[in-house]
Amino acid sequence: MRATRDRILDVALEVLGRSPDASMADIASAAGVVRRTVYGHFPTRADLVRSLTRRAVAEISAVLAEVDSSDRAADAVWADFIARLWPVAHRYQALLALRRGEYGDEIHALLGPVDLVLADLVQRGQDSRAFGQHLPAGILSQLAYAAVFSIADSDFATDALGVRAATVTSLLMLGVPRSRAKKLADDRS
Amino acid sequence: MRATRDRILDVALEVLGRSPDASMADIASAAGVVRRTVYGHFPTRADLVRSLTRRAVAEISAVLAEVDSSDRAADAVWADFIARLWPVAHRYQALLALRRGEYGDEIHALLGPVDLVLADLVQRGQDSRAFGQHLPAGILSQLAYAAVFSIADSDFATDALGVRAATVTSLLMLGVPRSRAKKLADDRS
DNA sequence: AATAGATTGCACAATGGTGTGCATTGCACA
DNA sequence: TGTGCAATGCACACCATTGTGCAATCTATT
Repeated sequence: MRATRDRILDVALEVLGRSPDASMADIASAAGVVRRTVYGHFPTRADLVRSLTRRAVAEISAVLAEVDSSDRAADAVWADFIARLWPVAHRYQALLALRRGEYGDEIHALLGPVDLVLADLVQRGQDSRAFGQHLPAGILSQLAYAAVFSIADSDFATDALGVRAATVTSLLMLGVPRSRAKKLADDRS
Repeated sequence: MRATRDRILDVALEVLGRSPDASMADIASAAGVVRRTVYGHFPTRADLVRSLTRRAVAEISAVLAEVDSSDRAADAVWADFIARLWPVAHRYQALLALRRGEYGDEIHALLGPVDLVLADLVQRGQDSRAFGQHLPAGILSQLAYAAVFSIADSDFATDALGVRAATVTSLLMLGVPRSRAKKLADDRS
């Protein structure tokens, strides 16, 4: 059943988020299903992780596409992006840990296209002086992006404080002035 | 021999940094030693990680103690801290990954005291208006601190660019104005 | 040269995880 | 009521890893 497959994916995300080394048995039982069933849908642990990653990339890209438009101020676009990304980032927090160890390379490769779009957005922001030029766009975008996931990973991440922290912090990292960052963040909470 | 023990620790740090799931055998052979020897010094994998963590905490605390003095501007103290911390953070980047999975709780506990000192420093900075108040000191310090380790973890981390990125980025996160952050970072490269 | 301590080299038991095969059961749909 | 598909429940082989035991060897020191 398609529903089972999806439920396994959902639960796997959650379980792997808590402990990245969780076994297939752990995932199966958390999904209220038998281990053999998991292998029915995902022949291999690697397959499971791959599917997870693909879904994440799809969701993140969707958010990015919704929000990105070159005729708006880059810092506002970024703030929108983070605000809309937040629930997704929170869900896919597991990828942060999975990115290391074993499947790291594959995950990194799948995430590549997203990175490009982000770097481009940051570059536009730097060109228009909305963002600072203290660091190259490629690096800066990665740092700010990683920080969002890292915040999603923290304890206080559940509340509204999480979105706010993610938005304002990443904007500050991008070199947006304190007052402007605060305003942009406030507008979205 | 004490030298062997230290070498194992050094190598373990490096190996675990690259792949957090490395086996005792991997570590042993990377240290040019036989697996049995490793167990001679560290009865258990957990012991190895514990020793590693303790050493990290000791080094970080040392840097912190060297730099922290309440009669200097908090942002300057922070900049010094990061600049001196950099090589250490880079070495102990492995802890970032180890913090999850299995030994996470213990590592977190050992790191506790350091967190307190940091939170205090940030609090002082907020009181003196050097840092922003967009987030509580406890959270803010953790975010800025984590960002430094996350930067140490990135690819471009080796060059001088790494220190600079870590310093200026963490200062920006703390709400220090762009110009001031840049100046503080430049003074230390 | 003798001694003590560290390191080696194997062999071993125990554990826990992966992936597969296959017969059986349950369920929905026609 | 039958047909098909998904899920189950075992059993299995396989493998990597952990931690231990013990005798043999090396090495620095006296």
